[in-house]
Amino acid sequence: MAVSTEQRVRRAAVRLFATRGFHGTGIRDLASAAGISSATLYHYMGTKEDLLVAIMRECLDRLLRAARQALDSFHDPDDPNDPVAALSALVTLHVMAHAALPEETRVVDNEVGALSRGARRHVVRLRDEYEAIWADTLDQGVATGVFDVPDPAVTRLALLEMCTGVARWYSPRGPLSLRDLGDRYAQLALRMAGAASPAGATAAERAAEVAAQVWRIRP
Amino acid sequence: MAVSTEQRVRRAAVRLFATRGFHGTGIRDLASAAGISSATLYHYMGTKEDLLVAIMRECLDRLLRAARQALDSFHDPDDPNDPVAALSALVTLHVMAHAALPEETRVVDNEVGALSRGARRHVVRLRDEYEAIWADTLDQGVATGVFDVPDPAVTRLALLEMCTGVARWYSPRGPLSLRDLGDRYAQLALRMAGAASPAGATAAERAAEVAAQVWRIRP
Amino acid sequence: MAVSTEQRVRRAAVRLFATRGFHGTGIRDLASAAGISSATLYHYMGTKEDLLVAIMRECLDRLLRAARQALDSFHDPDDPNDPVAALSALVTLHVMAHAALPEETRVVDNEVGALSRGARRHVVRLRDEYEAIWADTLDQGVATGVFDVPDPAVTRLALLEMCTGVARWYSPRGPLSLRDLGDRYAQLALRMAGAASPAGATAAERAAEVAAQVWRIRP
Amino acid sequence: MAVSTEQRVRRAAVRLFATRGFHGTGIRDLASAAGISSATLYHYMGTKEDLLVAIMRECLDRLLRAARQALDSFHDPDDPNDPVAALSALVTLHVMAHAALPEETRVVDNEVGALSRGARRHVVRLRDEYEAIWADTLDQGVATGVFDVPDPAVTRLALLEMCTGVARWYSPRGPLSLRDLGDRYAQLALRMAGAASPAGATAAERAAEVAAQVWRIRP
DNA sequence: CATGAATGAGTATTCATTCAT
DNA sequence: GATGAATGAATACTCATTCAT
Repeated sequence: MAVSTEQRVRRAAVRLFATRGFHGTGIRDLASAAGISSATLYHYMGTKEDLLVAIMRECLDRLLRAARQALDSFHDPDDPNDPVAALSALVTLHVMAHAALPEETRVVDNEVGALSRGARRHVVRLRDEYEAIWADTLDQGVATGVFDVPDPAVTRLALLEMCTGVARWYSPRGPLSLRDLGDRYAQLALRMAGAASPAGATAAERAAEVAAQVWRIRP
Repeated sequence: MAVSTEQRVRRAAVRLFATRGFHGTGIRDLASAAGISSATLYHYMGTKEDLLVAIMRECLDRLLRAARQALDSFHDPDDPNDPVAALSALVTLHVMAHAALPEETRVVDNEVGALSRGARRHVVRLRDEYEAIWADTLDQGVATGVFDVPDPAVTRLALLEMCTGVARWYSPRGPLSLRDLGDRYAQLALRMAGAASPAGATAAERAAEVAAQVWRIRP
Repeated sequence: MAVSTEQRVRRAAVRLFATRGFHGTGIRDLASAAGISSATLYHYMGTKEDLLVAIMRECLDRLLRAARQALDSFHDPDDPNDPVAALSALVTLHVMAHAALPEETRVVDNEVGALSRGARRHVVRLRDEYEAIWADTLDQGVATGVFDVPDPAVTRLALLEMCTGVARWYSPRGPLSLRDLGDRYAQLALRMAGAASPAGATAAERAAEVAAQVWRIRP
Repeated sequence: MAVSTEQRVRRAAVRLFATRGFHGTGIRDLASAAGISSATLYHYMGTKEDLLVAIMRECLDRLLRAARQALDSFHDPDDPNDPVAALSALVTLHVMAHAALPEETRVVDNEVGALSRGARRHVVRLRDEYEAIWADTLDQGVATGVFDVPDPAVTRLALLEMCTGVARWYSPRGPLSLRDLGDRYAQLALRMAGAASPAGATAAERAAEVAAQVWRIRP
């Protein structure tokens, strides 16, 4: 199956931005990694920053879409255990995405500071939207009493950083599959939230399905 | 109390490397932030990379020293609860350091990839030494049965990423003091470790004392 | 009435070369101003310089042709007042052309330096031929005593620069018609030449007719 | 007498901008013409445009200063012949400056279009101030009846273009000295203005003195 | 007839670093 | 100590031009 030049550029950019950083990656590095000349590069992108923005937006868009899609599938107002399942799903999704696409997600996490003001605003807004979903889920669990969390804000940030960190160390060559990893992290997250009952397997399964669909991850 | 030019250079470097990244910071940016000319800068440092290495080494040295010092003070082979106290101390120390010196620690976390091979080896070795302390502590707790951890490696990494992440969001202008933050995180960590009994206040207090001594943090 | 692509290219080039200069105009600017792609552009021209040369040659050719045609119509060896009519016609023609086609003429005046040696020689020869007509006219007037000119060379250059300058400021939206402008300048020129008798209206009228024919100017 | 590097840069820029145009002059051309590397160039200037602006401003500032200084010296409200002397002085000054510094003045005349909007506004304002002096002088002559000018605006523009054009052809190696040239042009200008009486030698002499002072022209 | 894709050479500007003073 | 001057190599990006389709 042939890979278009545009895709090769995108992939080279993701890899290099993730490993060397945006400012550490030269236009020539990008071009030679994509197998074209640096002049040709400009047929497939605007500026170097445009390329960065496109990578970030797609990554965040997918994360948002996945989170919304996953939570939609749990919507059952009569079930007070909902937040447990929702948190499990969010964690599973986030962790699987960060383990399966560590380069994209590291770019999003590390290079926001390299953006110009306008682009930064846009990216930060997307990120805030995403984090609001986590905050809502935590708040709902606290409100219904299924979570025991003294400081929801701190817990939310701790959870997010913990899960995001996966992109910094997970290796598909290690002993853990993406599903294993998701399960481990879901358990850790529920402990942090002080949830008495562990989530059923359903939540994680559905989350994995969403992940498979959004990122084409093989489960 | 006057600040030496060398200190001004160091501080400027920490600030700029943390906010713009190593590759995003020019030698002239450093010089003007330190209030000197770019030529004068070279009286106070070797290369730009030497400056980065020095910042990273000092930061990691301090973290190591603090961790060892804190654990030494708990050494009581007859007390099987030791690991609870030890983990509390490690988390408290790590979190306080990352909250109090977010720029230094972010440089250590984000700019390892900017180092040349030789320097990277050295820095990574220091980091591994430090993480080994966490691993030992977790293993000991599992061995003595005070921790309930299905996968110590994953838990260690989750813990470290969670605590390190503090440097990315904590603000001293927020509602939480360093001690508050340390306590919140120690509690989260013990939950993650499945520790039945919470740590006594003693561990955190001693950790805070060590932190105050090593980083001159006002508690 | 449809405009051919070739004409659109030519007009875009004239406009852009006049406003941004030859070196300030990119091939892509030309293409997009002509509504085609930069590759298609090369179906309608040789190199960028060829385009410039063609513009200049046509402009100078027309000017030469107009001047000769106008002077031919006055040829009356018995009339010592001829030079007055001839100068009036030359000035009228030159001024009308530069006012009606300021972009073409500005390109000719400003971009000679952008030509390569071979092309420059050709263009300069045309220009010299044209200026020789003015020189001859002045000399004849001096010889026959109808002009009072202490330094014919200086006067010729002053006249030419004065008339050429029209292309830098005349606007068809202003109060002056092309004929008005020609009359004003013819009068100034005769004053400069120290001509006692003003030219009759005939000279200007015939010049305007030639202009109308050569450049399709509406009088 | 040594020439500073800054002066060498300025002179190289004037020469190259005048002969090849702003867009036709590369930074490397400038550097090698100044005898330094292209990186060193940036010790002595901001951007390439800054250099252009500086050249234009100085040239226009000098022209304005000279014109004001020259007119001040004639101020005699009882003498209705004033405008004749004033116009003679303006023309002499303008012509001498354009003949003695043809490169500077051609840059001013030809490269306004290469300026960015902000800089252009500034330069155009200076030029307008200067031209207003000519307009005032003409108007005054018309009002007092010493000039016979049917259309002062056209005459002003014709005069200015005629005098400015000197920079396009005058050569110091030719037969005319700067003073000769000024005299010829002053006479042409007075004819164009329909002034009955020629200016006394005083006006030109004073103008030449001002020119000598402002531009260090040897008379 | 038209163009997307391609590129080597070039653009202006900045880089980290050195060194004479 | 401190710095202005200097630079080769790099930066991101554009150039005019070609050619297969």
